[in-house]
Amino acid sequence: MEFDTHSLPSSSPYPTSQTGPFSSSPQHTSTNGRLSLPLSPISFPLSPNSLSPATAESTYSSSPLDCSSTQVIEGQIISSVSSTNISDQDDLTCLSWLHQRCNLLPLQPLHKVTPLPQFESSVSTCSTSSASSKPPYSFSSLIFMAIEDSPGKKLPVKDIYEWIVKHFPYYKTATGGWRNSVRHNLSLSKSFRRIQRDKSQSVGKGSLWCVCPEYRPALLEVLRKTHSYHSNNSNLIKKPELFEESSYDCLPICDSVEITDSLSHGLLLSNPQTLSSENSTFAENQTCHLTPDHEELVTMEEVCEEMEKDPLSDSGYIELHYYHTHEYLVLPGDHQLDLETVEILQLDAEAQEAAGSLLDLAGGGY
DNA sequence: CAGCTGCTAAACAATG
DNA sequence: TCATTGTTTAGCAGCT
Repeated sequence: MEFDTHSLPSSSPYPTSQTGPFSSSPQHTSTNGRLSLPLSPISFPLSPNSLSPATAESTYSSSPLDCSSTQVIEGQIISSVSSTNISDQDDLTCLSWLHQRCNLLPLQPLHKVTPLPQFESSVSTCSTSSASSKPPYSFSSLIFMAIEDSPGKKLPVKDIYEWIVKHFPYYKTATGGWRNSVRHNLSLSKSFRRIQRDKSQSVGKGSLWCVCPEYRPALLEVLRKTHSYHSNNSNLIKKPELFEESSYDCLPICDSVEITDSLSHGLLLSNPQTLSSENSTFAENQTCHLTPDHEELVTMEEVCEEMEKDPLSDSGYIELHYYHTHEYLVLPGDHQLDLETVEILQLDAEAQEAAGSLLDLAGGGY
């Protein structure tokens, strides 16, 4: 089923000609079976103490080519673009713990990453810290992060509240108006879609909310911009409690990765097989129905279809060739590395370290 | 200044 | 009945 934005509720009081991030269309294009996605510079700070010494060493080991050295860390192949942004270690606003967990940011795990116990503990640890100032993130971003951080990529309103309170204790003591704002955002923003719960498993009232795949890149962009602004104005805006230094040691792996237009290659590579299997599992576990009173309500199957049609819509930073029998990662200079090789490399600890040089070789000249 | 975005408050209906 | 959820409207501030 084609995702039709025109089928979205048209009752929004906002003009339909919005030009903001939540009304923009996905910016990827497809030509000749090739998915071309926009590239923009992003840097993510690295948590030094979140890496094992060996991993950290490999991460920081400089490539002879001083570019796109690729690392395999905790199930991810990551192309760290030299060590240019190690200075950003001090930036505690990184959201890489989210993409580590759920592909939120453009670092794609080759395999679904089991939530790290480290992360689990971080949540509770962080949530017990003292109240902080208001997070710089918009409600849309908060909702986005909450949903993306959920195992099924869908949450009821109540759980969204809980996630926000858990990660941004500011809202623990804030007046209840913010909950209204959350609901307001969910209803108003085209970025979020309501899904009816599986009646057989329904506990509690209300629907589940998910991120509309079409708007995911835009949401990511907003997060990226907020992150960027936040990084550059860390002296102006108090960092969210979650990222404060006191709780930094409980964060999961954070990697220093800079993504630039010229270094699209080799970034991290999303395994479509993984994606599709995730989606199928996702779909199998969801039985969603159209509600009689809300014809716009989508089914999870529809959402999954959209994601399958554009499995990389959430990566936004890689190119992938689809062939009948092979999928190739597009590396610099039209070099290709098939995913099977990547997977083998991933499974082999030693080969993982070698993967960096392999990709470096494949991306030679950069 | 206009337009847009985001936040907040409020009213109201539907639902469990 | 009540609390929660979802929708809608309105106004305001900040930014471009």
